[in-house]
Amino acid sequence: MKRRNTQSKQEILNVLKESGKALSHDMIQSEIPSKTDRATIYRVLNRFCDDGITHRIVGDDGKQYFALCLDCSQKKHKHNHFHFRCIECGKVECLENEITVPLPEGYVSQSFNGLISGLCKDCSKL
Amino acid sequence: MKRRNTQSKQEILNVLKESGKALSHDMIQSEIPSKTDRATIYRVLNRFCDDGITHRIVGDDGKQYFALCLDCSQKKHKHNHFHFRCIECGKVECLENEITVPLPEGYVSQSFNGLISGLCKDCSKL
DNA sequence: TTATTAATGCAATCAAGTCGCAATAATAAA
DNA sequence: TTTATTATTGCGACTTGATTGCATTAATAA
Repeated sequence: MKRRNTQSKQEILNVLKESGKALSHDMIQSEIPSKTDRATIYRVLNRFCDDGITHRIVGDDGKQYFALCLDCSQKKHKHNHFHFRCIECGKVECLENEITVPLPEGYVSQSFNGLISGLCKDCSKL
Repeated sequence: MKRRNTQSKQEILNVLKESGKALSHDMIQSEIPSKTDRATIYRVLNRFCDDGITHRIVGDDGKQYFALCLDCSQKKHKHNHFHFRCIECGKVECLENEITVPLPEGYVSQSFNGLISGLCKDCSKL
């Protein structure tokens, strides 16, 4: 099944690129120029994740956020970094440091989700 | 507003104690002896979190899990540990190690949510 | 034993996300 | 360039997790 180049796809990609942050579905919806259906946005984002273009972050608000994969080679994704979600402005960012968590004997890691929420640089000043 | 000692409260507390793990609302519902309304269970659990009796974990499945606070003093909660969710059996456990993540200048941490999912000891054998 | 009000049960509601299906449009083929 | 193929979209319906309003129940205080 070959992927096609559609307008929604391009627009969503642009928004993600320009923001440089992790965005939730509704943030994306409100920032893309053309009106696009909710379901479509979700489908595009899920395809991006399948294709290794974005990675998915589940916030402590229970919502999904999507961020571009930057330093990931196609084959081996490295996403063992924390994300920071600002409870004031809603911004979700990737933190630099890669983290390794020791797992007990016999445990097999499959996905990593590290999230800290609080106030970001801008919002903590107010 | 003073808390009262009710049956639901006791039963939910018991289930959490006996399991020693983090449980989701539906796991709790299926394990308590008396039939209790969904909403009640949520309310009890939320109260527990407010009172520092449990802490809340948001899984990468988007669901909330609740675990007893063990080593937390009333005033200062230490929850900077990871949780492990088994995608096979659904079990959510607290991992031992406390983690410290360096935050960039100006960022204020308020809550920590670290979750790794994969296969637990038992399920990785199969 | 009675009064007070926290907690419950029920139904309605909300929100995030998914799915089926017919219509649309991007690409391949003629 | 035109036609055929099928990935993608839009819409509505639906699922699931969680919350809320309100009348009723029951734990505690008086």
